[in-house]
Amino acid sequence: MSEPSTKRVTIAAVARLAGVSPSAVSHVFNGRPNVSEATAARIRAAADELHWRPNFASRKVSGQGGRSLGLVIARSRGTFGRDPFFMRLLAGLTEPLADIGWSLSLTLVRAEEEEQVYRQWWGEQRVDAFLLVDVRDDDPRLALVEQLGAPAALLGAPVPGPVAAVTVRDGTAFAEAVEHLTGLGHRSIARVTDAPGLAHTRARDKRFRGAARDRGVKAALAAWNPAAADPVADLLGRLGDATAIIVDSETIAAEIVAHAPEVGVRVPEQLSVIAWEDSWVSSIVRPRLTAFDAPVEESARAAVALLERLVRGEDVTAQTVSGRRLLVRESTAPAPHNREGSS
Amino acid sequence: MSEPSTKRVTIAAVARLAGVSPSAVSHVFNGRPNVSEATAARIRAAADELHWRPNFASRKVSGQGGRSLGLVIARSRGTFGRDPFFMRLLAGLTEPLADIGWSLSLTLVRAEEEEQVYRQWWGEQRVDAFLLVDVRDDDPRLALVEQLGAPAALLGAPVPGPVAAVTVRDGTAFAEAVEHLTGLGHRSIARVTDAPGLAHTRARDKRFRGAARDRGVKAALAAWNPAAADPVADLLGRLGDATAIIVDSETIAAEIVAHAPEVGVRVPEQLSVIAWEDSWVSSIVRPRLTAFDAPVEESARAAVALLERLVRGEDVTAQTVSGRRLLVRESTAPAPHNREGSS
DNA sequence: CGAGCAAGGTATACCGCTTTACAAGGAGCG
DNA sequence: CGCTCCTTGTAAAGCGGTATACCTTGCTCG
Repeated sequence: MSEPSTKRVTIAAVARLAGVSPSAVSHVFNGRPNVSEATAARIRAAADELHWRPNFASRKVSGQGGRSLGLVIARSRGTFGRDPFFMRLLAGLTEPLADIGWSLSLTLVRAEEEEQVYRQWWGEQRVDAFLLVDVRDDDPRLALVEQLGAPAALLGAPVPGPVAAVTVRDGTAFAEAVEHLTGLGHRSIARVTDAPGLAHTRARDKRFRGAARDRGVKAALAAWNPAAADPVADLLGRLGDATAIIVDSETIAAEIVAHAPEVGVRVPEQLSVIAWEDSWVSSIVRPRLTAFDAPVEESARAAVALLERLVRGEDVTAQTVSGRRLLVRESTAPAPHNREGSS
Repeated sequence: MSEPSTKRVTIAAVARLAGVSPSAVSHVFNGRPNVSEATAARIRAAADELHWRPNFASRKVSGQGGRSLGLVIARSRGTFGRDPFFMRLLAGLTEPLADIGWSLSLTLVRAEEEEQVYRQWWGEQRVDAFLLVDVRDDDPRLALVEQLGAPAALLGAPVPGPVAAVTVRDGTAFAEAVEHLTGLGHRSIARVTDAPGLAHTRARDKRFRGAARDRGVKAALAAWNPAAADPVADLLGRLGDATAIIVDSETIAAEIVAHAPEVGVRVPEQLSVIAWEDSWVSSIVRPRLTAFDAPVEESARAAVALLERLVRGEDVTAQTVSGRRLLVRESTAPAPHNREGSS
């Protein structure tokens, strides 16, 4: 038990067993042509028998092979742990990565260590590409990966610049949401934003205002303040005459519908709520959340494909994946008459 | 942009800039004594200037350094994605790993590929140790890591055998739960189990029965059947005269309290519910779940420490971390009189 | 029947770093 | 003043592969 175990089997052992040179083994395992089918079979048999596989690190050192993707998330344990989006992302990343034989290296960091970790991982060649999530306004990572020369793709934010992005086609999402709400009689709608620095915020603001203007309804913005004693009460108190809200974060939407009754607001009778993201959480709260289902798994797959091509040196342009769908559940309902026009 | 970027800087470049041999640089970066403080400083300065860091893969090839932990999860995207436990685990793993410079390699697999992935990762030396979660009865992975000679630790299941384990000290947890419930007047309690094959199930069954016997209350077992048309209704229909349940999975507990009213059972008035795990989900459903808070982050830290020692060749014994605490919230209440003794 | 050539393998030089063995220059000392 | 010993460094041999250049054969073909 205390023994670090049996000597590890190397390519030389396989070669010996198959009665060939190490080069031959290497050739077979790299799909090179200079080996007859007969000996190739013998070599494969030998490798199987010894349970041998080319050493990941060695291949990396000698050029070819053994890639891995770095995912560095700058969030506290708390906000990471309670965002189902990340679970979907991880789950979605894992399969396409396995398909192309890449590893996934994951870490959580504090914001101030973030750059440091990118530099370190890249410098050590611990990873061969980065996936950037939670992209902020003027995100320093964009310049950083550029400077490092590291292949990178960002997820979920159509930021101008040289870094390729995978974005969800959601041009009409706000229009759809606003239409759904106006159809229910709502005339004043607020958008609730979570983390104000995130890069997608401004674009969404614009789309939201546009959609509201098109439909001739009032649009407002309300920031979620997690520092408040009772964040839900705090937010609801700042809503003015809005009878419906569209919430950037599913988690926050869930907290709102769960907690609203306790501060005297009935959902959906008095307030309709739409969540911008969807997961099983939306179905577990009551009322169930009307939400936009984003194609996270598809995005993940697209991002992996994109990075794989980048690493191979191809030139790659941004990718778009199919849009968000509005799943109407129980948290949206006809606007209350008594609130309309009040305030 | 299409250029794979600037030539990568190697140890030789640093050596040249500092006017020393590559060996000297290596010595400095591995804390070896044979270099004077003056030249060491010069070398470090040169390395900084070139942003050089020892190549992760190369260090791995030449023995020393560059370790990584493999976490292979045999779950479908769905059941992985909706179990907050994994988020806590990942979040908890990340920090201690960073502290010792290890990478975390994560993947999800289908059960039938599981062994294959362990073999592959180990064979390729892609990882240097495994963390085993979701340990099942007669789990083949125990023998497998033994056969491979791979350092491994399992989490959350006190399985006899040579593989070291990190377990949560919860000897008294069931006693605590049962005491809480009997204090509320419950005389018949059921334990709801999720995945029947998991290794901890039997041990928990035993503890549960023991705790119930000690308090003189009736103990029953009920298996959750996700295949049923309405799993919650199905489960509640099979509860007999039990007025309280202890649910292995927090997710299932959440589904139960959310859905029970819709099938005519009021929680906690008619049925008290305790969840065996805790996360933010317990606070977002109504009624909020009375739950056991497990020290997931501490377990993760202990597991990392244990694996690190194993990899260094030390002999390591099982570790226990501080116990579960019962967090009493809203899903437990006095037993209903009308159900008592019925059935 | 000998030149020409493709097919099938091997020898060898790396990749970037670690590590052991060894060398050069002082310092300590009888 | 000659000799040992220590300090500070370097040369060189790996680690486990990959990749290129090169060397055999056995044939084809004019």
